[in-house]
Amino acid sequence: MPPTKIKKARTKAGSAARKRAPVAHEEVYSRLRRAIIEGQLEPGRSLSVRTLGAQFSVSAMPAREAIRRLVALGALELTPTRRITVARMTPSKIEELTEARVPLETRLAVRALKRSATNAKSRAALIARLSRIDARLDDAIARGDVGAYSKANSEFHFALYDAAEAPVLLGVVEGLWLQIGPFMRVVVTRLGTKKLVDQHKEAIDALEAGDAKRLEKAIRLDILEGMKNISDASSRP
Amino acid sequence: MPPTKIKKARTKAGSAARKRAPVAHEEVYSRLRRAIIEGQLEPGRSLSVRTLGAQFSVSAMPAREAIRRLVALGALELTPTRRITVARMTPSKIEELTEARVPLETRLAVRALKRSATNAKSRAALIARLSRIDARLDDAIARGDVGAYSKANSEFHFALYDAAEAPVLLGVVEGLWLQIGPFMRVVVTRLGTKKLVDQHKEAIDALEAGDAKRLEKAIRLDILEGMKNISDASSRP
DNA sequence: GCAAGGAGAATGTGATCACAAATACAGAGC
DNA sequence: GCTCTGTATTTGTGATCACATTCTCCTTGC
Repeated sequence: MPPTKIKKARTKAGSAARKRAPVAHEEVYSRLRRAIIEGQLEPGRSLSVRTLGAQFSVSAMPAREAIRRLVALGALELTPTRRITVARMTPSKIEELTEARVPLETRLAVRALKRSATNAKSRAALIARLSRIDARLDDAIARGDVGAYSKANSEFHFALYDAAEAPVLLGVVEGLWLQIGPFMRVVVTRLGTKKLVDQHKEAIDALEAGDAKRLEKAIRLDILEGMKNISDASSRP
Repeated sequence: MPPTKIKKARTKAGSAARKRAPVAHEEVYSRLRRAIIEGQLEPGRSLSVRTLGAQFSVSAMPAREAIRRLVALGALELTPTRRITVARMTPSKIEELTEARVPLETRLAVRALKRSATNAKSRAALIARLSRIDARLDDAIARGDVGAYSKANSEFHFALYDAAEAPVLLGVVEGLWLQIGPFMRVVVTRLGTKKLVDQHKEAIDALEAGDAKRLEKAIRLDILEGMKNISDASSRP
């Protein structure tokens, strides 16, 4: 075995279980991002770098960087006077987001199905995970727990999309959810969870049957109904 | 990236024609972003906040913010040791980006067609603009000018997509191009412009005829061929 | 009662400094 | 030749300060 290989791997000091140091601005970002996707921040709400930093016990710098990332992704907006607010929804934005979500998320779902089709074990694990999340979702609906519903709903979708093992597509879709998140919460708060129909069981069944067409349709209908709810709730003051 | 100066706006803004004050980090961002989309930065190239700031005659702060935005959009990457590099391409990324580009960009194109169908004047203006860009593109191919080709190609697509008046979809697609840009340049540099076939005339014809199906097909083929070129060029060292 | 105005607080932005980690580089040793 | 090692430089990150602008709120004047 000729040892003429590694040319610059010597700076890799103690590499066993190397745990990279947590970086403040990433921590702020991921927490804030999750809060937005799960609908914990209402549209139009204002943020400030100093206040956000104080909430995480850091200076303004990490907050600035986290906010900058979320502005780049369309989750936060800058007013004409450069104030930072949670993005507001408009009818045309709803329409565009729907038009983007349907093709991208159905593709992710079908990719997940095909991925799991080759491995019975991982498929069973995926179905079990989705069923578990869906049970929590049903429970949240029954209890009328708005926050738990939003959380479980996003977890269901991304548990499915994660299985697609398509990081680029997943990143794009996460960007879409970042723009939708704040309104999911508004919707279920206004409509109440009682009127929500759980479309996810059909998706699980289709996944179990390995039926890509059925899965695609289930996801499409879930998206269309969800976005329609947002549209209805937005048009009514 | 050629070094450029940014006018420092610390002085009192002019009272007449009172626009928003130019902000350094946005200037850095937009120029860097354009450079990436047009393929002026090679994949794997490293950047640093201080160097980038120096190129624009500003401190590290605006450079940090611009870089942060581009990292969020997937155009730049952080190495495990937090160095900043232009994103590299992989076969799976090519596949995913293609799968995202086709549905999104064809939708933007069809939207542009339908928008312009209601206004003969704006439609003529759009066609004229596209033809003008396409002429520059042909010229670049004939001259073998790689940089001009990349520039004209991106301008053609975004001139069309701008006409769709769909800012959310446009933003998503811009994010995809940010991830592709560095490779467009590599591709045409390797293959040479001689082998490039101009697929845009069919799109212009379809737009002129108001034929959405034809336009959709032309855009789809253009995307598929372009991404195939990237794939071929990437697989060959 | 209410609009106008002004003082004070808050905010985004940019620059600068400090610090730990990573990298680059030169030289020693084999 | 090569690898190892110690040192100097570079780099990302975080904190802090300065400054112009914007926002908030209370007083003033009618």
